[in-house]
Amino acid sequence: MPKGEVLPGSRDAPQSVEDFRDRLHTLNGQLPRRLQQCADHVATHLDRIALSTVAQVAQGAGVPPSAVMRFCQIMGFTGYAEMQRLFREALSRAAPDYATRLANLKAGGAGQPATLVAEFVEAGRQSMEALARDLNETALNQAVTTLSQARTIHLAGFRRSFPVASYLAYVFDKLGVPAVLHDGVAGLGHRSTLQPGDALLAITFAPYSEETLALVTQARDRGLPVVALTDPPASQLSGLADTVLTVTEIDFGAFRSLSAVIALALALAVAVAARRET
Amino acid sequence: MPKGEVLPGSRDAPQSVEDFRDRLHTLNGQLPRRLQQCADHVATHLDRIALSTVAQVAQGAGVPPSAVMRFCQIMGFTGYAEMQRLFREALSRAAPDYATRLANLKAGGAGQPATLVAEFVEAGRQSMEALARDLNETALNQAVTTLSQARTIHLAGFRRSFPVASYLAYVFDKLGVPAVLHDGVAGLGHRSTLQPGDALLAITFAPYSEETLALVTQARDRGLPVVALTDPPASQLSGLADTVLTVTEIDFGAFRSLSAVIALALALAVAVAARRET
DNA sequence: CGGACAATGGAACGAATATTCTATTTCTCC
DNA sequence: GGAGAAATAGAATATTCGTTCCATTGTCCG
Repeated sequence: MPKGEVLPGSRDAPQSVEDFRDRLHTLNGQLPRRLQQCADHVATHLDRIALSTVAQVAQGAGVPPSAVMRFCQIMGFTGYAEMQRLFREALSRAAPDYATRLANLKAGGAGQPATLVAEFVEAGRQSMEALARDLNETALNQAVTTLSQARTIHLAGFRRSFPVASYLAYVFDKLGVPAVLHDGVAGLGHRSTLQPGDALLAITFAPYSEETLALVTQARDRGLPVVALTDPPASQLSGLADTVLTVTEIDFGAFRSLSAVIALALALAVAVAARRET
Repeated sequence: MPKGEVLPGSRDAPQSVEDFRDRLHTLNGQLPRRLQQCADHVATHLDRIALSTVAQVAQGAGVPPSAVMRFCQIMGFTGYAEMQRLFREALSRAAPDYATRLANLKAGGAGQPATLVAEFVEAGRQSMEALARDLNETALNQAVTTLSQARTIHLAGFRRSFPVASYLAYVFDKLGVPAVLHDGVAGLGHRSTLQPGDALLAITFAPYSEETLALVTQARDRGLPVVALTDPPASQLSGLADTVLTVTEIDFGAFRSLSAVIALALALAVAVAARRET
């Protein structure tokens, strides 16, 4: 080893995945070529470490195995085994016996209520993961900016989207953000309340309801900004809305949960409220 | 190998975790002592196989390693390695790079919209897992029975629970199940519609809203069965409702998502509709 | 241009772990 | 109760994989 230098894997190994990420970030940019390749590959495939061999990681990063070993030592571990242990522990803590329990529920037989719960839980979980994976941060930030500048936020959502709209109305009310829920109780409702300085938040999924499209068009005609919360093939809306946030909701059978949409809507509401206060 | 017998790990290895469970179920009861011990242990700790060594599984089951090997062959695999591969693949498919993405989002900094999404997604996922883990199957089955026998289902849910109630109204409508949403639009609403043969499904969380409690009391006075969908410390309701379904919703900061409640509600609705049709 | 040092790749080594083999015990059926 | 077969445990073996070492290449500075 080098003469007076700090020897690589001495005592400062990351104790958690968080630590690991921090260290990775610190080292970024000041590493030799092969080590940097390792860092890049590991950063984008953190989850694979727990289950991969040195050879597999090396191949993924396009480097020889020995380079991966040096990378582990730079990161503060004595070797690959110690690094892997960190990720394995994180992985087993993440899924204690949830998977087993789900399988047990599902094993009850098709049509059993408990089996249905398991299926919907699974679909919901997948939707959440898809949301985290595919989130368009740019669009989200833009939506927050638009809505936080609005005098009043108009909420449009009917049929399947109505629960989301009504939940947003509740949350905005709690947070002291002026919002109007267009529920269509008495026919075509509050259209005349769309005033300059307001913004419209439309929640809608294919097939898009006429009421929502009508509101969107009207808001557009009056020059109000429109934020749409919708599903990916947002063809019709992409031309009408200023900002489009898409959510992929996995469905089980003919039924779709709302887990991901609600999570996104809630985050949006809180972010808007926070932005307005500053 | 044996003379004319079917050699153990020939061709019929389970191709999925589902297959594996089926096989385990088939074999149950007709195995020699040590193999049965392996089967029992594996069945209750399915998730550990992906990350454990033969020796660890053996210790967990209280058998020598060679017994585990024989178990693997009985299950149709050539050995432990092949069996482990099945579970590792399942595990890595379950969490592609979701964890990485989440961490990236969170790293954006507190208050950032994307960070909020990550937090709510995480809270939602935990809620889902809690639901799967703690689900009371007996209560669920009882709720399905009660509701499926009702002439009309009355839905009560206000404030934070209103989105759930309105979603249920939408789903029941889609499924052709007679249901009335008590939305309180015009004051105290449809109380008089509580008729003999009906049932009440109340969705409510602490602090319980007066409207919901009033409806529950009224339904009880008229002798109608009441199903409550609520959070664990359901002290007030446990005396009033016939069936209590509890859901633990993890909250982030002062905010609670509805992911788990909606998943449970949806499953309940579908199960009720299925039961009615048979 | 050349010396020194860091970085690299591949091969050799060693530890951990799956797998097989066989002597012994246990069970079963006549 | 005994003969045969099945099951079992522990040791021996094979394999996989992490780790180390060293010769070679590349890079920076005098």
